Amino acid sequence: MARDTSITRAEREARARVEALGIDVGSFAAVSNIFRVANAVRNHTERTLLSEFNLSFSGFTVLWVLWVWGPKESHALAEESGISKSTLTGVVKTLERLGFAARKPHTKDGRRVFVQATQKGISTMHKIFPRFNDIEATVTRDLSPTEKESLARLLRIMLHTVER
Amino acid sequence: MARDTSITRAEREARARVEALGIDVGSFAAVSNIFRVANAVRNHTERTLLSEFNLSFSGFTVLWVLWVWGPKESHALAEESGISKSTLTGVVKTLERLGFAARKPHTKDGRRVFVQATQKGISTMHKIFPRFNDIEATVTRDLSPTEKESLARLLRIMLHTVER
DNA sequence: TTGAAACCGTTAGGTCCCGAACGATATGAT
DNA sequence: ATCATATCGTTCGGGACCTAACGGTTTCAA
Repeated sequence: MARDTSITRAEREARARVEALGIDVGSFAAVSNIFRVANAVRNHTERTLLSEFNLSFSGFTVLWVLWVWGPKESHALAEESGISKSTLTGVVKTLERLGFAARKPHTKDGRRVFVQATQKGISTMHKIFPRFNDIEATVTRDLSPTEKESLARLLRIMLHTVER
Repeated sequence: MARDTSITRAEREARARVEALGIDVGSFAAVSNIFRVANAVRNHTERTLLSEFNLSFSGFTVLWVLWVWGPKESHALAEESGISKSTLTGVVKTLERLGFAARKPHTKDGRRVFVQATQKGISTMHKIFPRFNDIEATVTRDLSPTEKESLARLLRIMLHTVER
C-alpha cells in the first residue's frame, strides 16, 4: 500500500485562503509543517514521558545540554537551550528543587555562575534519554533511513540560514 | 561554492555522548533538528513581527485558524491550533481585548461557544500574513523549490504518523 | 585611582501553557 | 420525570516564557 503523503484538509483549506495574496506556497508548506510536527511531538513527549519526572520540555532540554556538554555558564546554557537568560533562571531553580542540577559560583568573576547536572540528574538522563529516543523512532517510523537523513540535512540547511 | 550541510558542533557533541547508549542516531538527528528550527523561527517571528501587533505566536496561530476556517467552536479551535482548551480561554481573552476576535454563544446549546475573527482581526491578518510569509521565504531561501517540497512531504508523513 | 561603560544573572510584570477540578448544560436510560 | 452520565468552556495553581529594568561586578581609559 502506498504511503499517505497527501496534504491534510487543514492545509488545503489554508492554501485556498492564502493563494489570493501572492504567497509563496512552498515556503509556507515547509515552515508550517515544521511547527505542526514540533508541537505535536513536544506535547506528546511531555504528556507520556517527562511528566513522570516532573520535567517540562525546557527542563529536559536544559538538563540534556548539561549532560552532553558538562558544566556551563548561564548565558551559554540559555543560548544552547534556545531560551532567554531570565527563563533559564526559573528553569534552573526548578531543576535545583528537583535535585537534578546545581549552581556553582565562578571563582574569579563574581558575576558569573556555572550550572551543572548532579549525579541524580545524570542518572535520570540515563533513564529518560533512551525512552525519548524511542519516541523519536516512533514518530519517524514511516520514514526510511535515507529519508530521515534527508530530513535532517534540509533542516540543517535552514538552521544554518537562520542562526546567522 | 558548496552549501554547508555539515552537522553543527552541538550535534556532533551530542552524538558522542549518546552513541554509547544504543541510540537511533538517524531519528535523533531528524527530530532534534525539527525542534531547533521550529524554536528559532518562532522566536524570530515573535520578536521581529508579532510584537508589533501585541500578538504571541499562539495568538497569531489562533487568529490565523479563524481567518482560514471562519467561526469555530472552542474545542475545535483549540485542537486545530495545537493548544489545550484552557489555554485557548486565555488566548481568546487576549484576542478579544485587542479587538481581533469575539465570542458568540450557541443558540441551542448553552454549553457551547463560537469564536470568530472580527473585521479588525481579518484586516490585521491581511497585514501580517504576507510579512509572515516573507519570513518563511527567508528562512528557506537556501532550499530549492524541490527541496522545500521534499521537506514538506517528509514532515507530512510524520504528522500522519503522530496524529493518530 | 576613579569613574564610565560593558557585562552578568536576577527580578518584575505580563502572557502562555498545561492538567485537574468545577459549574452549567444536555442526553439518555429507566 | 428523574437521575446518572457525558460534554462543554472556565477557573485554578504552578511552571514556562519573554522583554525591560535592575543591582552587582569587572574592565579599561583618563
